[in-house]
Amino acid sequence: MRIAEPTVERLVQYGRLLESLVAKGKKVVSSKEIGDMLSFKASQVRKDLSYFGEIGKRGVGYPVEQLSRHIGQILASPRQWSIGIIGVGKLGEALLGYLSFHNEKFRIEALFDADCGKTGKEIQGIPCFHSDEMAVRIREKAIDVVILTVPAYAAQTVADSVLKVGTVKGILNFAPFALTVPEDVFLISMDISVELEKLLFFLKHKE
Amino acid sequence: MRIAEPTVERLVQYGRLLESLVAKGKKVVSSKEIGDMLSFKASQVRKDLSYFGEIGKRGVGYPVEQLSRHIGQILASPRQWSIGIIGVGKLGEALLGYLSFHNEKFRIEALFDADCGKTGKEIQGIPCFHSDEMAVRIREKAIDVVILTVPAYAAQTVADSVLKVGTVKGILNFAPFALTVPEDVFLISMDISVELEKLLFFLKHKE
DNA sequence: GTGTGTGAAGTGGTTCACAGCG
DNA sequence: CGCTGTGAACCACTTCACACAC
Repeated sequence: MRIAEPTVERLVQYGRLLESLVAKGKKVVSSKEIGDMLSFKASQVRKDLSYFGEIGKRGVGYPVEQLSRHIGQILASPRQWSIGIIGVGKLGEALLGYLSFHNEKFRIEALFDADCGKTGKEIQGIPCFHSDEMAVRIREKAIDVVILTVPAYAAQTVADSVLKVGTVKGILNFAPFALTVPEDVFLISMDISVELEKLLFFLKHKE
Repeated sequence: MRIAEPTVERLVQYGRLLESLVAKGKKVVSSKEIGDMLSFKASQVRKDLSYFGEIGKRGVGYPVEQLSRHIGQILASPRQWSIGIIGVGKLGEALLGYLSFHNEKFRIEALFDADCGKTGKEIQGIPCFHSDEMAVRIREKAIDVVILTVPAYAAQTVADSVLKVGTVKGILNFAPFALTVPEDVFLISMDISVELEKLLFFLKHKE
């Protein structure tokens, strides 16, 4: 069955919330409670959860632990994904710190930078290679996903050469540039300046 | 006229693209060219641009410089917004570096952190205050927007106390937590772990 | 002929409303 | 009686298709 992007986004949040409810020892939760905590409509929550079978008990709610396990399975990976971060500026390092905790779903396998001052050593335990070695190392480490934290002017060139290797199937792009990628590559762009401009635009229109 | 969020998002990108086309000296551009460069359909581009009056010339395309100015006006701010960053970890500092360039639309006015090792001095030229002073300083500097880069467990508490001051009308949240805010506050959440999980989910479903 | 502007049609996602089950 | 599960109605955004201007 096909499952829509907004649904997956919410599913990840349900998963996170349910884990915290398990930790708190809550036994049962209703769609309304979940909705209130995550700012979704109760009907939305029910629809989302019903896509994956009937877990709730009518007149009662959803058993917290069982639902948490269930969502965990839906989001589970078939194997541990291999991730590379390209661009070890402040943002790249921040993301590395943020993602380097132990996680069964993925592992940061390599860092890349064009600055020789950063290459050749390990940063937070992850080897940092020079961009010249990118193709070789990406193939060697079978990188599945790259996180792009390079300047805007370099983003498209870097993306193109990364994708030429053929192992990379997804890109998380932080560069403020609208990348063009083949349609079989999954691209998510997180553009801070676009989001900020959006926010300022709506602020203006409310004043 | 009410203008939808996805439209604003594209508008910001048109603006950025048009600026680069002006710099390149391009005189005229068609909706198809814009669409190809940003991965939108040409019809989408035309519809978006037509919301704000007829700028294009039929049979020719859009005059680059004029369109760029026009979009600049649509996105222009009535005044310079005042922004605070709460949480001066790696991510907070990365964002500061990223946004501290001169910009007429906004200015980073204050940083806040709970760690006394960071407070009391200036970081990249911006004063860093202790969280205890938050309410006072936010009011004093008339902060319009806060960027939240605090740990998940602190996010809701911090957001609540920030909003109590009354000057803040928008939040850009980077904490991996689903914030609850009054509906007159504009909230944009950029949750890296959610985006990464989404990407991994769709990767799994393609394999 | 070429490319815009736009009403109409289409698509995808959300919300409603209620049947159905515990 | 309460809360889930779900088809139907609704809504928002996108795409089409074509008249119109250059």
